[in-house]
Amino acid sequence: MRRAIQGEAQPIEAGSAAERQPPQRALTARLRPVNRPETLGDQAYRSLRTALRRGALSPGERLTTREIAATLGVSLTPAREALNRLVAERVLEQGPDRTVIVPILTRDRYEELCVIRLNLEGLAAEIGCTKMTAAQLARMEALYTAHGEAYRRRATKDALRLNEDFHFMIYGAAGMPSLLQILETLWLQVGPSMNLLFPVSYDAGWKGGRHHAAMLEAIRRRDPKALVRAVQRDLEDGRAVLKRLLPE
Amino acid sequence: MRRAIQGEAQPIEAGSAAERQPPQRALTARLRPVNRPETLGDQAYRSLRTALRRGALSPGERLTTREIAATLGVSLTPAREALNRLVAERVLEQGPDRTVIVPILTRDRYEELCVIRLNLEGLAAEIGCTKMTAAQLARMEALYTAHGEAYRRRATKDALRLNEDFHFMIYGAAGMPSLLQILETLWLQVGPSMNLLFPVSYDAGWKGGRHHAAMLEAIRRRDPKALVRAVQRDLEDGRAVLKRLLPE
DNA sequence: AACCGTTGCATGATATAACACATATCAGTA
DNA sequence: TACTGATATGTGTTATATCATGCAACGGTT
Repeated sequence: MRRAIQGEAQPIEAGSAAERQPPQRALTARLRPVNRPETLGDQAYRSLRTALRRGALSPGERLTTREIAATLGVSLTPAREALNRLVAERVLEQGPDRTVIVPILTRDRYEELCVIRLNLEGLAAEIGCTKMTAAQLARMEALYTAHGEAYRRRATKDALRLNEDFHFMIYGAAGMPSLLQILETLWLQVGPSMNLLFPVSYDAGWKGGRHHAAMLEAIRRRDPKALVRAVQRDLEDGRAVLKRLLPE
Repeated sequence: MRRAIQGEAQPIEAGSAAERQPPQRALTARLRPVNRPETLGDQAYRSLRTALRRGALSPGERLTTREIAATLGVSLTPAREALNRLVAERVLEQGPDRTVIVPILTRDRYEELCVIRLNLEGLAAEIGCTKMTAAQLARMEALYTAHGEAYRRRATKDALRLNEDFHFMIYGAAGMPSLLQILETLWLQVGPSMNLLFPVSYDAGWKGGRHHAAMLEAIRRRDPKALVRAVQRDLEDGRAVLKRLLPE
């Protein structure tokens, strides 16, 4: 056996049992750290978050701690933690007498969010353009075709999801975690109403596809300014359509 | 008595007991809503927040739920809620095995925050410039002199506080609550290290006063572009000084 | 019929208990 | 002396109990 032979090849002064073992890489190279499960609170948070992104929760809907807890099969504590976190991010809202509700996006609020997004998404795009790898670009092209397909199939939920992935592939490439987190919560704040209104805005004629093509082209040419313009135009188009549909 | 005389002056057809009373304004105009105390969780949150702003908590310090709870005289639940909220805002940080620590601001992280702030504070200043009222401007001028005085007195904590108030008077005038909240958490993220390093950066010569004067002048002239420039110069000056002092 | 107070239920807020895990302390052994 | 293993302590996480509050249904009064 190789092991025994290797062992005998060791220097003679090795006397202890440990040193008779064949030489091996450090333990950390052979053992993977255990998979430490995330807390129930984090799971509840992510669960609510994806529900929000999918439009499973409608604006104005009231969320109670106990119902969330019962639905997710956990106690009040993790459910409450998740709700508090979402409220802190302004993704959910404190209603009267401390109830938590899915916010109803007003025109003013949407306008404010858009102004912030125009700046921040432009910033992220400008930086992301220079740092994007070839692999990321390839992934974006795949997302582009998938998005166009879902769009034509009128699979609005899929299209929304793919649109989000497409955008965040750019923003993520910037390598700015704080900025990315801000952008995620901003998107999440418009998400629920977006899901509700998208079928309408779809019929109103959305030119997202054209802008996405321009974005890809700008990235291929490594032209940050052009990318910023395309990203902002995309956002402004959506804004023009959605603004008329929002209340107040 | 005036009331009785007023009462007798009422039209005669008033017969019921209620109608014999003198005319009065609606109840809501005479009764203030009860002072509904904020929850212990919110109080704990604000308490930690002001401690952070004052530099009472040092970067790297470890915060335990039980110690916070004991210090504030509440149970674990509100203390935990406050910590979670601050972690969600990235004002505090998750250390190894879910401990909460005051983040140590690295150079890269500070750089990222500055880039975001240059954009967002510029945006807030541009809008705030056009919306600022005369009363707000007067308040800013008072803050300006108070800040300069604290600066000369080398009362660094006071100077920092007044500097913050001065800036946020502009940003608040923009009337964009979401943007304001983002800016507040961004400032809070640099706050602890700022408090630690400011005495040093003070000696290194800070030209904040000049920029503040330029800001005031720009507001008086209602010149948004000039205000944006002044705000960004101010931030860039601070960045140049602080960047060298940060680790990594 | 309209109004109003009462009662019971659901809910959020808080405290507390129970549990798993990590670190520190310390004694025992090579 | 250096290292190993056990124990104690502290901590985060989660569940549960308790309390005050808001709301809705109900029934009595005018």
